[in-house]
Formats: sequence, structure tokens, C-alpha cells
Amino acid sequence: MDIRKKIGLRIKEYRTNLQLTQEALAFKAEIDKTYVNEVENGKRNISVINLEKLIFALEISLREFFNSEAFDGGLTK
Amino acid sequence: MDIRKKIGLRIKEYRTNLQLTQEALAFKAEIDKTYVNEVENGKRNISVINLEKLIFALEISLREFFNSEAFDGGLTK
DNA sequence: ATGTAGACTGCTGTCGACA
DNA sequence: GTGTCGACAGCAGTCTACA
Repeated sequence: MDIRKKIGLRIKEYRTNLQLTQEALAFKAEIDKTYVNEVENGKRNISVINLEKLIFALEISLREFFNSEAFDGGLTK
Repeated sequence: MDIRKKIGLRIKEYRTNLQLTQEALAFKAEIDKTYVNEVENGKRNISVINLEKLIFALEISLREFFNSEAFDGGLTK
């Protein structure tokens, strides 16, 4: 599976846990809401600075975000 | 510390462990060598697709790459 | 509330040359 | 082997509007 999809799924997972809407998360992370939507759907190749902003808004650390079997393997391509 | 610097340091750490030159790593990851240099020095905001390529070339997983105290805190800005 | 589309700006990422 | 400097194409990221 594409790295973008893995990241999108994981963001959605934490977002719904917090019961935030995409719009609310976008506002909290100070990122455009249409962009958050496309990132969640694996359509965008997000940069680390904006990824960090999103993950921080999800109230976790980068370490926790990537601490999943989904990010174990090699290249997903 | 800036997230870009943290990532750059970590890449350098694993690269030197493998005794690869920046050029060799760039070749292995199929990324421009000048770009690898600037990423290592925290000057570039790398995207997840190219970060994954680099980390794969370092023979580790994303999970392992971010599994460090450096990536624990909140926003580094 | 989610998702798509279009148009736009600025930066990511490439490449050649050089100290 | 490392790092910088242009110059460049293409895409990341913003914004408005709509179903």
C-alpha cells in the first residue's frame, strides 16, 4: 500500500478517536481543510512540516504516530 | 529543534553507520545528491514519499526511524 | 460533514558546475 | 566527500465554490 494511504488512514484513525471533523482538525493544525481531506484520502504527498503540524493537532508524537505495524515493512510503492 | 534538523541528523546517523557516502545514499534512494545533502543539514522540508525512499535505502523501516526520543515531544517549530 | 474542481503562489526536487 | 549556487519544471499547499 502507498505510504500516502497509510498516513491518511492513520490520521483518520486518530481524528475520529478525538471526535474531530476534518474541518476542526484543519483549523487546529492551521492547514487548509481541502488539503486535510486529500491527505486523509491518500491523494497528497505531504511534507514533514505539515505532517508534524497535523500529528501535533492529533495530540500525539511523531514517534507514536509511526509506531504501528503499518510502517514496518520496506518500500510500499 | 526544527523537525527538518532532527530528520537530517537521524539520516546522517544511519548513513554513517552503513558507511555510505551522501552520494552513495542518494544513488541508492534514487534521489539527487545535492538534495540529500541539504536534507541532512536540515535545510529542506522533505515530503513523505522521498523520506520513505531515503529510509528504505538506509535499510530500516519508518517505524524504526521515528522510534527515538528525538521524535517524542510536541511541535518543534 | 465530506469530497471534488479550478486557479494560483511558492517551494520541493533535479541538474551542472565548482571549491 | 561535502556543501553551495543558479536555473528550472513540477507539485505542495491555499482559497473559493459547489454537490
